Amino acid sequence: MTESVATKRKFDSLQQEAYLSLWRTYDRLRALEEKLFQTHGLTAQQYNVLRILNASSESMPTLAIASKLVSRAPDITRMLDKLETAGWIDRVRSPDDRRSVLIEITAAGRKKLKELEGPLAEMHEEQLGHVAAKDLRLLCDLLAKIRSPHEPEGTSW
Amino acid sequence: MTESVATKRKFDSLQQEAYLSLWRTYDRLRALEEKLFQTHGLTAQQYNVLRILNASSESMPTLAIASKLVSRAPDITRMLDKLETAGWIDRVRSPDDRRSVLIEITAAGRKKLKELEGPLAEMHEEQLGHVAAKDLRLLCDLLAKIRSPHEPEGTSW
DNA sequence: GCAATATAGTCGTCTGAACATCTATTGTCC
DNA sequence: GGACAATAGATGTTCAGACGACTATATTGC
Repeated sequence: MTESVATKRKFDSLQQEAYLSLWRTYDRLRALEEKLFQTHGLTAQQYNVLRILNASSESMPTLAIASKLVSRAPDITRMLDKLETAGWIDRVRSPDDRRSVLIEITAAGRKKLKELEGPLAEMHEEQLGHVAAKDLRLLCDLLAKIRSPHEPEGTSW
Repeated sequence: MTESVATKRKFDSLQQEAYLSLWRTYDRLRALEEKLFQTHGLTAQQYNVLRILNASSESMPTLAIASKLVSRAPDITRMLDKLETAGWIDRVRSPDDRRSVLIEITAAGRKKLKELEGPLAEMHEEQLGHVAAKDLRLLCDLLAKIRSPHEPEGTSW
């Protein structure tokens, strides 16, 4: 009810409403995530780098990490600089291809991830605990359908 | 199928998958939006300011605009600076409350909005044209449910 | 009616995102 | 095998986002 009234008043089209709703919802949930990461001294993107490295059994070249990240990262180099300074990753020039730089997570990096596990689960509960699992599943499937034509070839998304 | 495999492999929980899917999808659609706005010399947030002012019949105080925006805007002042420089808005000190600054859209601002109408509709079609209306409706409702506990009191969202 | 407090907006400053350009190394193809 | 193109990443620069401190005005409570 209120929805459709609001729609008529505020949006030019259903597509616009969908996009702005997506943006708004992301923004609201992001605020919670950012607050958490801030207290632990890293950013969401930095956390995702560690998560990706941890999930991979081996070290990965710089740009391979960038392509797996949630959000584009043209400044991946400087992001890794910070992670390296914090001691959470190591950089090694690949012997096979001296252009590429292999990144691996350090013990300290794994420790940091471990430390974040609990708080992160709590934060996700705060973000989405009020939503039924079947709705979340539905949401994930809808979103996958929505973004599929916009994914680059051979992406892991 | 592939979904649930991916889930087991890549995410720690359904909630995390939902949040990261949301982020990823937003990021993909945003890239299209940004490209469009860039060619027209404004940002998505700036466009939304104009859209809000245009929808309102009267001028609005600065912070009222900020609270209606999709994404938080602590730097609303400087955003408005740019819109003013471009000639799309006017600022007037309120005679009733000299603390507040009333913003109104100019004729040039309305013209700019008009100019963007067509390209914007095309862009939304590219973003979401492949998704059925009922799925978009479903998405909007799901998203509203998801963000509702995270909205500030008395928000227009 | 005056001190204390709240509100509206501005400004300084720092960090992160975006983009173009640059260097080093590797691959290609004649 | 040497010129040329492609790839991996680093770097310079510019701009938006975030946060706190600050000024001006209004409201409240005594």
